[in-house]
Amino acid sequence: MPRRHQQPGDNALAQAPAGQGLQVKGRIWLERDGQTYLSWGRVVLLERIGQAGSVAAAARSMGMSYRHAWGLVREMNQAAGLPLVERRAGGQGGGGAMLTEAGQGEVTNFWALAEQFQAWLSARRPRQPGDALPRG
Amino acid sequence: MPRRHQQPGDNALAQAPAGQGLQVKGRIWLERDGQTYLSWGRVVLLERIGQAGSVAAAARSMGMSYRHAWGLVREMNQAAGLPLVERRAGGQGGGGAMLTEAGQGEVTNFWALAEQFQAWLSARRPRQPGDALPRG
DNA sequence: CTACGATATGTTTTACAAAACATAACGCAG
DNA sequence: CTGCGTTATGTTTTGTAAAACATATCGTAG
Repeated sequence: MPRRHQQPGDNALAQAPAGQGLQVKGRIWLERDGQTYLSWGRVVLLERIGQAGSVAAAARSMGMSYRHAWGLVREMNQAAGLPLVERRAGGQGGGGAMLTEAGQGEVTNFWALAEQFQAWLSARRPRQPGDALPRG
Repeated sequence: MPRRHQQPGDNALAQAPAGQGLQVKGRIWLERDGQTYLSWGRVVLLERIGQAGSVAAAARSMGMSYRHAWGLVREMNQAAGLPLVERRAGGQGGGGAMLTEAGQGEVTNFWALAEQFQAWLSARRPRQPGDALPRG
């Protein structure tokens, strides 16, 4: 698979109303002690883990390698300081994973933040290059 | 030089007040017809070209290869539809470059947007994982 | 006409993240 | 105790953007 991770338009955080070709884009994420904790892709992953009941299925559903998803889950759990995803290996169905209540909370919280950001972006209208500057 | 392009903290757009280790970060940029037009690094480059009087000196001053800076200037001029930077090869000092009025305007405009974004980010305070969700 | 320092590009190398590949271990069902 | 699909990792490959390298050209000064 060619490298296709976050292309424009994928990102719910990146859209803006487009003032004819020119648009303000942006992205937000949460960091914990300098390392990325939650971002758009990570939260989608969490969400799908919650839906699918396994990291493997969630990863498959979004064209992500299990190896990568696994690493992200690990990082997120660690950075959160408490598990957002609980996993078990073996057992019926081979095992699985589920979002904890804290994990669900983080998802909800992040989407709320994202929505606010989206609203903020939507309120901006980029000035065309060459247009007069606002007086100062 | 090792690859070090935009690390956390470099980016004037990325800071937030830090709710003890956990912080909201973000980045904004302008796109024109889907391609990046202005971003933090690009605007710094423009600014320094204005100060230094040449693309080469500006690039040097920020540890960027001339080759790369040249490409960025080219892209920005093209995407703007009018020159933000005017260059001349040869002549006294070997040549040089300067910001056009439009270029200066874009810089000013971008920093204004960045400042608004910074203010927006600063107003967010991330909820700690595990904290109760706002009721809903 | 030569030297200088810049612009202008083409070409090659490198660094790194993501992807791909490869196993091991787990634990219940049958 | 075997099979299954998952979690759990280590290892290798690959795709890509940036960096590095290499020239050619430009135009004024001397």
